[in-house]
Amino acid sequence: MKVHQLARGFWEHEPSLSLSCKPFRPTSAAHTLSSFDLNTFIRPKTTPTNPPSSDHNNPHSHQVDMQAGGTRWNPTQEQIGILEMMYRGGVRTPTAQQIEQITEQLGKYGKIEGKNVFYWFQNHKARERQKQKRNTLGGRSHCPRNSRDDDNPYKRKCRRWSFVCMEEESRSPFKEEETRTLELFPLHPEGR
Amino acid sequence: MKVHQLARGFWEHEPSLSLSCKPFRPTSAAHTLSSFDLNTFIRPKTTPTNPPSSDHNNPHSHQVDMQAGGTRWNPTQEQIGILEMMYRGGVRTPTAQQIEQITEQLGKYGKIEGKNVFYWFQNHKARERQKQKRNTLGGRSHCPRNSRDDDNPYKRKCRRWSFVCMEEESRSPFKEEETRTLELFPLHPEGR
DNA sequence: GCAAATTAATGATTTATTCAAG
DNA sequence: CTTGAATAAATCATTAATTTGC
Repeated sequence: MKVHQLARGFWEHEPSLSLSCKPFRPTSAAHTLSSFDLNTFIRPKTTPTNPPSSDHNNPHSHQVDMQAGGTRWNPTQEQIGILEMMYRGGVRTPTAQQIEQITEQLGKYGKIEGKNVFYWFQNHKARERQKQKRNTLGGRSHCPRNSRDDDNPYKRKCRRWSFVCMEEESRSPFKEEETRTLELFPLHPEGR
Repeated sequence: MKVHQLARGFWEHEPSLSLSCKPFRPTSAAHTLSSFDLNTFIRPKTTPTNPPSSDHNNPHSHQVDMQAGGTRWNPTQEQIGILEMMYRGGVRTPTAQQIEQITEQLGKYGKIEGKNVFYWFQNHKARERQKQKRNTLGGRSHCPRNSRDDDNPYKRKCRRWSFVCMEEESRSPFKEEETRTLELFPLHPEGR
């Protein structure tokens, strides 16, 4: 049984750390800076917004079919259908706004978050690409690098971003390891 | 001259689209699904929460030193100092929560957003790695793939995510192609 | 038939590349 | 040239299919 605890043990060994004030640029020296209490961040602080035991069976009752403890998004047929349709329609990297809207709509057919939509497009795009590449190599026929692809690899432009909405643990209610300082990843020992 | 208009011309040719109901899994058949009004998304609808012209010069006045039109984040010495310190402290991929907190703190020394913090760590990590690789190849000395690196490449686990906070165009104000049907996402005209 | 064991899909993250502002 | 920003590729990790032994 691995202990593998907290792979991100940042600053654990960094008692007080005081920044060693270097001569900063005079431009925006409005704040003293001085010591900058790093401990402010560090402290695990028991996740204020999420008391350890309060979600075991919270029936948010949206769509049954989705577990409360929340593992990963499990799209419904409706959702997939719509997403694929959008993909075929040309959507590849939806904007933040679009993601918001799409998420809202798809929410009607099952629990879903913005990130799921975002990831779905990322993955689908990538996997379609792989698939096509394989076909190109093996079959040779079919549009040999057709002009249009609507993907426009290098057209970088629309900014996107999101707001972190983490979710902490609450995975396996069993195996309460005492002092489980955040036992990250309980994962399957059998690997894959 | 490419027309490249709205690479995202989804469903424009999809009048009513009815999803071709396949026999869905009986588990989550709570909603009728039926037609699913796609137009709901598409419609630009003038972004209810964001009237087109109301923010041209909103002086959010935080830290001077940062232009309003805003291009990209320009970290102050203090911010960099702190970030580097944290990096040296072992931080590599801060959690959402951490990012929030870090951002808040760094905000004292200059305008900054969560994504900046996120990107900074991503880039710094990557570039430190490159640098080290170069050194390894050329110099050969210095810890040849030392055991610890605190990075822990394969330890995936802590979820992170954010909420999209887009910002659009305003890059090349020229070349206004007429008939730009549906320039989706009207978002902040001033770009960012 | 059915549940454990495998395998196939695919959701979620991280890393590598690339673009472009300054 | 440096480095913030963004995307694509590579990977990890779960969940559903599918197979297998009883």
